[in-house]
Amino acid sequence: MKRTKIAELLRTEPIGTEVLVKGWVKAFRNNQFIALNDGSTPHNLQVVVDFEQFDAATLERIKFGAAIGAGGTVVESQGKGQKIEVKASAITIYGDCNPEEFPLQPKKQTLEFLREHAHLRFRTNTFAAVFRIRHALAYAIHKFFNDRGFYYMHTPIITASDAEGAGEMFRVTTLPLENAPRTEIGEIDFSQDFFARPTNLTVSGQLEAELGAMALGEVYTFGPTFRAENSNTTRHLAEFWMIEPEVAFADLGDNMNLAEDMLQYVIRYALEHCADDLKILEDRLIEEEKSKPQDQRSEMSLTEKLRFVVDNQFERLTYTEAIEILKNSNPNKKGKFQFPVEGWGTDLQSEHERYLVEKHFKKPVILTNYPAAIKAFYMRQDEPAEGVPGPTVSAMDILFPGIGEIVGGSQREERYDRLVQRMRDMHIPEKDLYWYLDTRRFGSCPHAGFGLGFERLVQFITGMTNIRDVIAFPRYPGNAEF
RNA sequence: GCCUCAUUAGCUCAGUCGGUUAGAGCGGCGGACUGUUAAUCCGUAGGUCCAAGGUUCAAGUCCUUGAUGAGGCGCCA
Repeated sequence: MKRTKIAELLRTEPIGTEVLVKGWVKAFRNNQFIALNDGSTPHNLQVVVDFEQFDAATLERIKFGAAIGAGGTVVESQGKGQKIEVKASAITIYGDCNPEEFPLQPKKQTLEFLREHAHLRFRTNTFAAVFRIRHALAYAIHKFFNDRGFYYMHTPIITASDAEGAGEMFRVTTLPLENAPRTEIGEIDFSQDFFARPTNLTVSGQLEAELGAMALGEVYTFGPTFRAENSNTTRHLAEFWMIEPEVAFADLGDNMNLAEDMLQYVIRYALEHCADDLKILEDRLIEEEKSKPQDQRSEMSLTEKLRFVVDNQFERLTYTEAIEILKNSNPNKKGKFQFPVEGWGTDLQSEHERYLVEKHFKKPVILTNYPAAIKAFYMRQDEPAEGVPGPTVSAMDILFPGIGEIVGGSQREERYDRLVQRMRDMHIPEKDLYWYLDTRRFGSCPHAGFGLGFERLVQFITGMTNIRDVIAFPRYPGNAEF
């Protein structure tokens, strides 16, 4: 008999038909009721067993975590917790699960404990929900861009360009660590390495995406990205997934519209397609907040928070305007900021971003036109503006509550001379990036793009506070388990 | 990298002022139970108190160092 997925059974409720279901035992109550889950839905199917029909040896093996198959008739449930159930006529044990050795228990377990057993944590309701939502979001992102005529572009994971300045990189080499070949002046001789030059894992596909956009018009990347920074926070990973659209003939305003549309689209998609999983995570958060003091509890539930982002326009303001707000803010006047806001030109600290997003505007914020001195070389230089003390670039950062920066982007500097001058000022070797500069020599055009940290998006939508809990096997300093 | 806090049973945690035999709930195991829903009821086992040094008549408790974890900061997405 063909196997039926539990999600389909619960949706179609085919009372009276014979079915075969397969999954893992979540509970076996009263020596009679099996709660079975196969991953297709957060809901369990109740399988009812009449002990007189089965030998004791089989029933003995129906333990929490065991993989079983059950054949039987779909009937209306007499119990209150579910509409239908399967009255079992046959049970197959596929895989036993010894409760004395199985690390998971049918009870609440901490995220920290589960993180140490990441190979098994998919089997908890929480992580199954997180990873189903993660999938849905990845799909929604592809759908969003595809429906708008964007091309999905695969940029290289191994790169030789180390001039982007996006962060510390992981070296990729086949040279022996001991006795690496040396040049005459004693440096490691990378001409003998696999690629005949130093190579690293990519920190961004943006520069390559720009090349694609100069012919395909609208492209995006969605792939793994690596940073060898020694970052120990709830928002950083050494290996994460990034989405980087790049659009020809677009300016900063178009870029902001695209980012805001995309974020609202995927959040709306999750609300519409992942309601059951979001409910599980929302209930989890409510439960967790009960142990917190009143003033630390969030004002909105998870789905309320998501609806709020979908229903409200993001607040847009310039860096210069943000500095004015922060300077005149209560916490700044009262000396509550660890880093007082004094003048124009320095980067905002996370406490300042949090104040703007969570206290002042109480919604997502897009900050634009940052001082040129604190931003990357490829960002387009603005014309001097009245009331702005120094040179700025057409950058934009989107700040989300609880997450901070979720998107960073800019209109790119398309003018060859201005770009070359900026690279010289910032000591970025032109010869390493001749291919990038070529786009500005041959048919250059205004264009813009941004980078979205996928895990930070998943964090926001699932409400998980630690980024290590929204990627299956997190990589961070001191940890590459599994 | 910096700062703060933590580490006691399989898990989550108590453990008073340094005092004699380290506790609970859940989970496990054994039993009962054919309409349960975090099932329930009865019984039961389970400990290198993170590690190494030190102070003391006496250390789970105090001190030093280290390991690991969590949170915050920096770097950013």
